[in-house]
Parts: sequence; structure tokens; C-alpha cells
Amino acid sequence: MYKENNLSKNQQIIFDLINKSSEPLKAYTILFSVQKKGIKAPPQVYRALDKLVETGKIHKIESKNAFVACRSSDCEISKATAFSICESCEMVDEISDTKLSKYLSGFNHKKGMKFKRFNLEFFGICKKCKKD
Amino acid sequence: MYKENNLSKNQQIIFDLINKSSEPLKAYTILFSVQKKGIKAPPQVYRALDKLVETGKIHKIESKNAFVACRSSDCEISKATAFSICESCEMVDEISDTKLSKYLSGFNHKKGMKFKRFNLEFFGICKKCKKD
DNA sequence: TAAAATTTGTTATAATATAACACTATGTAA
DNA sequence: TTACATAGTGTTATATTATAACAAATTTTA
Ligand SMILES: [Zn+2]
Ligand SMILES: [Zn+2]
Ligand SMILES: [Zn+2]
Ligand SMILES: [Zn+2]
Repeated sequence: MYKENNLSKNQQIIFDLINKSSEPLKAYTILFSVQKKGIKAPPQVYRALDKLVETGKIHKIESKNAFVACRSSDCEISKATAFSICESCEMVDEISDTKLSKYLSGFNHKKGMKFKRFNLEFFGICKKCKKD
Repeated sequence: MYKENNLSKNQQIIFDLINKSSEPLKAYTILFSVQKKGIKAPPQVYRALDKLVETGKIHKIESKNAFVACRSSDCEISKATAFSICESCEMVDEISDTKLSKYLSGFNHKKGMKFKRFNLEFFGICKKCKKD
């Protein structure tokens, strides 16, 4: 049953929920949403989330403790992520910008540390919110 | 008493602690450390932290829920922050790189959103840990 | 001095995340 | 097929991080 798409039952349920959502979802929001499907306790949610993040299917928005589905197709291991976040409506949008990604992936720390991963979060007010 | 350096008593106590620390400090670690100075409850700590972040005296490392003193002198309101984080020893270092900062401050989202703030976290293994 | 704004102290509670353990399902290879 | 290793599940309890709400004191401004 598992190998079809390499997601386990709980992982698939939780991924589907996040993937359908237009906004970032929090762990306990997810928990309440999937209780009817038999997922009843926090560890079940967090374990699935951990795995999905690990494989790049979803990303964690660190400043919000919330999760979004990857929209970028080329971030298989969540090693180069960038997001735009509206401080008014909480909308989050994954930024897929090759130049930005290359610039940051090639960035070298003065102190000689070699980076293997980065996460960038931009904040502002989105177009839609500016109109209101 | 307050206006001398524009930090209140609790803010100063907590800033001093973070500023002396060589590693990021978590809110409850801070709480335990300052109980002898009369700060006894979480809200006292979080309020001081909020204010210190707001004024750019400290920054929050979002991926660690921990706080470091600003080492950059020119980030008065924490609006353009970048850090290097060692995944082995947990060391955090603020990156002050004018080019990087300018590049990101000038970055324009394809969808027309104007950014007023960003936070960037790089992850890797620091030099010291590589030797071990 | 009086009013406004900020800071403090305090109790309780909300929200986020993990430890630990027993068990089941799946993949691999003798 | 059997046996073993790996990954996933279900469950209870607990740890960690953060805020709400309210009363009092301090500082700033006018
Ligand atoms: Zn992605
Ligand atoms: Zn918005
Ligand atoms: Zn700084
Ligand atoms: Zn290190």
C-alpha cells in the first residue's frame, strides 16, 4: 500500500490537507481537521509533518509555526527556500526565483563556513491588502 | 531612571544577559537566569524580549526560538537580518554583508509585493565543528 | 500637577512540540 | 518462506514556548 507514491497513510492525509489549503496550516489546526480520519494525537501529526518537510513536500514557515505545500517542484529536500509573507492577511507565497536561489546558494560566509541550506522570509503587505 | 539609555530595568537585565552570551538564549533559560534579579514570570521576559526585538537590540532566531544580541550596529529595527547557524554546535553568527543586504533589500517580488523586512537563515557546519 | 503612555508584577492558561513505549506494516534478503 | 531490519502507527503523558487579563507603579508629556 505504501510504495505507490511513497507517502504513508497519515502522511498522505496530512499532505492532501496542506496541499489543498490556500493558507499556511498550523499543527493543531491540522490535528483538529483530521480527527475524523482517525488521526487523534499530536505525535501522529508532527511525525508526518517532519517527514514531509524532510522530503521537501511541504515547508515550515518558521516565523509562523505553520506549514505550506511546496509549489516549486525543484526543492526536493527543502534546502533553498524563500517566501513572501503578508503581515496583514497572513498570506504566504513560495518564491521560485532562479537568480535569487543561485545568488544565495553561492553565497560564501566571510568566516569560511560552507552553507548547505538556507531559508529566507520576506515580509510586507500584499497587493490585495494594499487596496483595502 | 529610564531615559539614560532608553532601556527599562527588566529590558536592561535581559539585554545584558543575552549580550554577554556566546550562544542564542531561549526565553525560559533567560527566565531561570534572572530569577535572582526579581524577574519571576514568563510575561516579564517575553515583554522585554518583544521590546528588544522591536528596537533591534536583539534578534530572534526563528528556527531555534532563541535570541541573540545584535552585532551589526546598523540594524536598528531588525528589518534586514541574516544569520549563519551551525547545525552541529548550534552556534549562531549574525551576517553583516552590505552586498547581500543591498541585494535582498532591493529584491522585487514578481507578483508586485513590496517588502519592508526580511530574515535569512543559513545552515551548515561551522569550521570548528568540521575539525572534530 | 494631572493625564497619558509605558513598564511592572502576578496568576492562570493557551499553543506548540516531544518522550517513551507497545505494536503493526513494509521492504530485503537468506 | 522465514527472519530481520526499517519505517510507520496509536497512545498517554509531559515538556516547551507564548499569551491573556488585570491591578499597580513608574515615567513622560504637557
Ligand atoms: Zn518548495
Ligand atoms: Zn495581504
Ligand atoms: Zn543585527
Ligand atoms: Zn559548529
